[in-house]
Amino acid sequence: MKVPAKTVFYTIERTIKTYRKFSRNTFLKVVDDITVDQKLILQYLNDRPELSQNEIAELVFKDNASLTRMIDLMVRKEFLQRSINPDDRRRFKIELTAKGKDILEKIAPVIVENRKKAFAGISAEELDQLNETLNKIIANLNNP
Amino acid sequence: MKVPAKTVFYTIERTIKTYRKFSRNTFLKVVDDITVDQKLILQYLNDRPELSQNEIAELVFKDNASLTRMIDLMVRKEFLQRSINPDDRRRFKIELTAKGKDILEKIAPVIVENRKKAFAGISAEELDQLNETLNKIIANLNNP
DNA sequence: GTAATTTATTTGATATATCAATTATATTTG
DNA sequence: CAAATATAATTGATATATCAAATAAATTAC
Repeated sequence: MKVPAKTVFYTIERTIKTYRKFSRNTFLKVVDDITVDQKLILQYLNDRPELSQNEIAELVFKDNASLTRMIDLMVRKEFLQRSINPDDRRRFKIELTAKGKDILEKIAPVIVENRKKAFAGISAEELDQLNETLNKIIANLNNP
Repeated sequence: MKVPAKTVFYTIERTIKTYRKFSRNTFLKVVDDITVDQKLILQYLNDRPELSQNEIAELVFKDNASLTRMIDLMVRKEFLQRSINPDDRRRFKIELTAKGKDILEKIAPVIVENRKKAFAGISAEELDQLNETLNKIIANLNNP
């Protein structure tokens, strides 16, 4: 079936929105009061505690200003704690609290299930192809 | 900073963010003070003037509350005008102003160029395949 | 070593996202 | 028809998005 070019971005947008909504709902079954992006930030910080807010912002495709406010909130909710980094006093040391780690542990199996469900009946080759086509589009757009 | 190879959803998210940023920049070269979503809303209303705010919200993947505020703003900016719909006084009749139509006309060729650039070197078959895989994912996630 | 520049983060202003509650009008039901 | 229910849109509260400007600390240049 031939699809007009206009629908491709619509489909991409719809896919990501559908997955985000689905993820959020499944997360809320095992922990309360968490968003998809907060979970992502917890994961990145857990894997790479040295990350700065700027670096996290880039990883989750957000603005530095947004990150400041999100981290603020996550500290208020006691998912994270911030402390002075003596090596570079401009940036903070941000660490997961026990509560933050607990959230990740509870969500981990949910993520596995979600991906399994999302990709049911889709071969690894097909997913590679998807990834490849998307990367071509990204490269095209970034190409001056 | 180098981004680690992540899941397919990471790539999908990156694609849509890249396209949105690219689109916004190109739009701003021909009209000032417009967002990608505002352009989409103008387009939908131009093509199907009978649409309700709820219906538009669904088309652009947004909440009714967001649409109310976006339409408010677009009326303030004189892209749109709202009037009572005598057939159903709950909903409004929303029409493009001359300014709104002018924006669409100026942006139309930009959209064509943007798609050409985004899909350069990607065959119709490859795009169809992309669309198909994404639709499988959406169907999987919506499957109870 | 001080001035100039760069980097990391924050803040302010305005718009958008999301959920719950509210208002107004339409439709359905008994 | 009146009461109950449904639909369309709005509002309030809080969080996030985005840009520009401001702070503060670190680095570079002279």
